[in-house]
Amino acid sequence: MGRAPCCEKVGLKKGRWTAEEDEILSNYIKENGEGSWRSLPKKAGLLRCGKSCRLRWINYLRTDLKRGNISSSEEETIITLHSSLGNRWSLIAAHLPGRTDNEIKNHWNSHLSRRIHCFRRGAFLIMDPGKILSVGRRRRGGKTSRSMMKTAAAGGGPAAKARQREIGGDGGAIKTKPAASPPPHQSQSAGEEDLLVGEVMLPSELWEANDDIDIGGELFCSSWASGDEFMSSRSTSEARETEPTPATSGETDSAMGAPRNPSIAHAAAAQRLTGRWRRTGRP
DNA sequence: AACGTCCGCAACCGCATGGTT
DNA sequence: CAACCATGCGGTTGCGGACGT
Repeated sequence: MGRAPCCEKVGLKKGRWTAEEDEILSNYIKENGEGSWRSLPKKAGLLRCGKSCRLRWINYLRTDLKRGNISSSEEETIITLHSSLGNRWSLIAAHLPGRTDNEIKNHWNSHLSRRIHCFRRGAFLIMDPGKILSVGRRRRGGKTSRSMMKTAAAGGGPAAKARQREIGGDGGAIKTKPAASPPPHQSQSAGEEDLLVGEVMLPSELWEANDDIDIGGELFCSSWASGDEFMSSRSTSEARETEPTPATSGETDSAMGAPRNPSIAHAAAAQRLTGRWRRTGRP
């Protein structure tokens, strides 16, 4: 069956909203309430798509929105919920009053998803790159993740790009690479027991002794997910459409002999990070 | 100071779902 | 029951500011 366009696109404005448009939309909704998005622009006198109006209202104009940075406690909530809900941003947003799904999604993609997914003989480590080998401000400039991602996408097409994102490609594993002098172990060839963190090779003795790795001085996460689980979860569409396993299901993550994970929930999150959560078939 | 690059965010796009005709 | 409509949702894109060289 054909799908009718959400609105007549000819002659409609796109891009950033102006203050006047915001005012018109706000005033209209205050007087008439939400809903009827399709007809709203016409009635309100806006040259915008109804969808665009709805998004603008929900994500920006609503009066109950909380402004400002997402706090660390909110981040914790997001991480926790994401570990059990996956990318169901609207559900996560429902637990954070005043925050929108778009805001949370953006925050996740630009900050929280930068958990490094490292590969070590089939096992993946997730941690916050911002806390690894970071000194002061995050380094800017240089070929960092995003451009790398674009390069990968150009070479491997959309799938490669998607995969790059899925494995945290937007993230800053590479950003943690010291600008001037790479650590001695970076240039060496990777030993079997060494851990590749982005482009930084960590010697085995540094991480193996600890379940909770604290590379940069501040622990974020040291969760392991079996490589098998990782790969299967992202390679099958079935896996994507299955209800996320409870966090505790990660208890048996020893398939690859990976270090036992004291924080199993994050291992489950590791798998979920790699598989999109589709609404299809969800309860 | 100029330039190049990256990051964060707002907004767009396409698809799914549920309701109505 | 099929077609259509309205809305919701998640992924993706592109702009502009910030920052490093």
